[in-house]
Amino acid sequence: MSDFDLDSFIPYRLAVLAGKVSREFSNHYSERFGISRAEWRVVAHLSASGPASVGEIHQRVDMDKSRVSRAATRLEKDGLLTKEEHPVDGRLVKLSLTALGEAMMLELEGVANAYQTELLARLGSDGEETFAAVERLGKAADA
Amino acid sequence: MSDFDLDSFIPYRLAVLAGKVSREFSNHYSERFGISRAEWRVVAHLSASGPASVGEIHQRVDMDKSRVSRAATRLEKDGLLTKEEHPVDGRLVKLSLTALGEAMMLELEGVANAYQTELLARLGSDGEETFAAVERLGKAADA
DNA sequence: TATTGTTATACTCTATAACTATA
DNA sequence: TATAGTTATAGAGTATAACAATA
Repeated sequence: MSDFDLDSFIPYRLAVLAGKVSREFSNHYSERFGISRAEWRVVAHLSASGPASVGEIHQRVDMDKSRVSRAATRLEKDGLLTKEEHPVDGRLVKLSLTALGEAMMLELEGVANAYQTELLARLGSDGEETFAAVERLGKAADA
Repeated sequence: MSDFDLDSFIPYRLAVLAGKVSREFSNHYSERFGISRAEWRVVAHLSASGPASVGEIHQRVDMDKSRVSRAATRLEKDGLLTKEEHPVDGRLVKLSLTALGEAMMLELEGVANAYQTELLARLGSDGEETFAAVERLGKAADA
C-alpha cells in the first residue's frame, strides 16, 4: 500500500520509548508520593538549585510558565513548597521546598538513583556515550 | 542542596528529547494537513497495512482503543477515512483510507522520509545501531 | 511599554471504567 | 459470558492568549 514504515520512523520510536520509560519510572513514585511528572520536575529542580522563581524553573526544565505555575500551586497546597514575594521585585515569586518537601525529595532521590542505575545497566558498557550520541537528534543542523 | 541532578537523569532527558523531535516533526505537517499526532499514526498505519480494525491499530501503534477510536472519528469527519461494518462479525469496524486520505499520506510520506533522513544525518555514521542500542532502555530486565 | 506570574480557553492525552451491540 | 468498539469521566498535558501587578 505504501513504502512508509512507522516502525522504523525515529520520532515514533522515540515517543514510544520515552513513554514507556516515563510510565515505568512513574510507577516507582506516583502512587507512593502522589505527585505528577510536572511536580516531580519542579521538586527535583528546587532541590538541586535551591529556591527559584517560576521563570527560572520554566527556562531550566522544559515546561512553560503556566505548567510550572500550576504545579507549584498544587505543591503548595500539599505543603511541599512555599511561595514568597521577592523583597525587591514584587513580580517575582520565590519558591522554596518546605521541610516536608525536602524529606520527600530525599526519598525520591533514592528511588531515582536506583532507577537510573538500572537504566544504565540495560544500556550496557558504553551506555552513557551511546545515550549522549542519540541526544544529537535534538540538535537541529542549523548551518 | 542535593546530590540529585535532573539534567543527567535519563527518563527526563529522554522525555525532553522525544518532545523536541516530536514538536519539530509536527511543525512539518500539522499546520499543512491539520492533523494531530494520533491521527498521523492511524493514517500511517492504515497506509502501510491496508484496511484494519480499531483493535488491530490499537495493538500495533501504542495507543489504547479509545484514542484510536476518537482519532478515527475525527479522520472520518474530515473525509480521510471511512468506517464499514465487517460483513461477518458485526462488532468489527473496518477502517479504510479514502482517496483523499491516500493522497494526503503520499505527501506526508515525502515529508516524513525527508525528516527521517535528516535525523539519521544528525546521528552520524552508526546512527541506526546507536539508536537501536538506546531502545534497550525499553526492555525491562525481567529475569 | 515590557515583564512576571496567574488564569482562561479549548483541545488533546492518559487511564480507567461503564456502556452497546454483537458473538 | 466474552469481545469490539464507543462514550464518559477526571486529571493532566499543550498551546495560546488575556490579564493583573509591578517595573
